[in-house]
Amino acid sequence: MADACQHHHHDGPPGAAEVERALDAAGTRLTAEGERMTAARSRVLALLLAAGEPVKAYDLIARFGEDGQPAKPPTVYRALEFLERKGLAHRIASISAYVACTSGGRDHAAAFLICDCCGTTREVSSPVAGDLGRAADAAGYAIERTTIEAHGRCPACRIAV
Amino acid sequence: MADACQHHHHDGPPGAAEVERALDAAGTRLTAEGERMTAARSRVLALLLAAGEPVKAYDLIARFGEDGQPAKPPTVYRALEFLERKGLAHRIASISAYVACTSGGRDHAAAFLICDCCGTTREVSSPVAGDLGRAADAAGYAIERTTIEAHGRCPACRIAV
DNA sequence: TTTGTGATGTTATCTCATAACACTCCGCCT
DNA sequence: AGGCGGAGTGTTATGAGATAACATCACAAA
Ligand SMILES: [Zn+2]
Ligand SMILES: [Zn+2]
Ligand SMILES: [Zn+2]
Ligand SMILES: [Zn+2]
Repeated sequence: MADACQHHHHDGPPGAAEVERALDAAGTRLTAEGERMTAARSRVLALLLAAGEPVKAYDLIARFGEDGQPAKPPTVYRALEFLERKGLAHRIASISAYVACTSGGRDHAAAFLICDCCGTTREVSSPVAGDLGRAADAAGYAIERTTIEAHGRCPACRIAV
Repeated sequence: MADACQHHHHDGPPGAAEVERALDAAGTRLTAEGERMTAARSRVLALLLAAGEPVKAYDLIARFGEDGQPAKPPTVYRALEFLERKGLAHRIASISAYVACTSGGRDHAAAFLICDCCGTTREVSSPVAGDLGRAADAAGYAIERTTIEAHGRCPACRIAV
C-alpha cells in the first residue's frame, strides 16, 4: 500500500496457519458447489488472504511464482474473476485493487471502508437494502450489483498526525 | 455507450441551448469563486453535458477538437480533475467514465444508478448520512469521500427484453 | 514592467485489463 | 481402451486508462 503516513496498524495480516485454514474452507466449499479450486486460483487467494488488505493486480502477478517468477497477466486476472464471481474476493474499483472477502459469504454485495492513510480496509455488510435500495426503488431501477466504497481515515490514523 | 440491447430511451441529451445555459451558469459560479473557466475546461464540460450520460475519457479526447482533432490526454484529464474537484462532473469508477453533475451543487458526494442495458445514468443524493455513515461511525472511520454506484436496469429496460 | 502562480502544450511512459488461439487436463460416453 | 467435449491454462500481443516530467504561456498583482 502507498502510505500517506507512517502508520502500520493493521490487525496484522493473518498468519500462515490462518491463511491455510481459510484456503481449505474455500476449497471445500467450492468442491461442494461443483467448482474447482485450481493451483492458480488457490495461489491468488492465498496472496490476497496473506496481504490482509487490498492488493493491485500487478502486485499479485509479480508475487505469483513461489520462486519469484511472475505470472502472465491473464493467469491472475482469470483467477480474480473467478474468485470475485464466487464471492471469495472483491474488486475495489476506486483504487483498482483486489481484496479477499472477510465476510465468508457466497456471492454477495459488499461495502468497504478504506483508510487512505495506512491502507487498512474493512468490509462491512452492504447497505443495498437501505438508502440506495430506496433510491433505486423510487427511480424504478432494478439493482443487480453495487460498488460502495468510502475513503477516509481509520480510527488509529484519525489520532496520529 | 456500449448497448447490451437496442433501447435508447434516455431523457434525451439536452439541446444546445440547455448546454449553453448550464455552461454559462458554471462559468459564472466559478468566476465568483475565483476560479477560471478556461477553454479546455469549458469544452470538456460541454461535451459531458451534451452527452447526457457517462463518457469515457478517451472519447472526450477524441471529440475534443471542434475540427475533429483529438486532444492530448493530459489536456482532458486535467480538465476532468478540475471539474470533479469543483463538483461539476463525477467519475464513475465502476465503468471508468465521467459524467456531468446533474444536481447542480458545489463539491458534493453523489451516488449513481446506472443501467447496464442502455447506459442511462441517474445521479441521486448520496446516502452517506445513512447506512454507510452509520457503518463508518460504528467502525470509527472518518469518511472523506465516497464511491457509490448501483448497476442494474432502468425502468424502460426492465420491461423491454 | 516585473514577477510569480496557475494553466497549458508536448513527449513519453506507466498501469490496468483483455483478445485470441493453441493446448492440456479430466470426466464421461461408447 | 478409445474418443469426445468442456473447463482451465499458457502465451503472445495489444487495447484502454492515466500520469510523470518539463518547457512554455497567460494573466493579474505588485
Ligand atoms: Zn465479501
Ligand atoms: Zn489508517
Ligand atoms: Zn453531482
Ligand atoms: Zn436502460
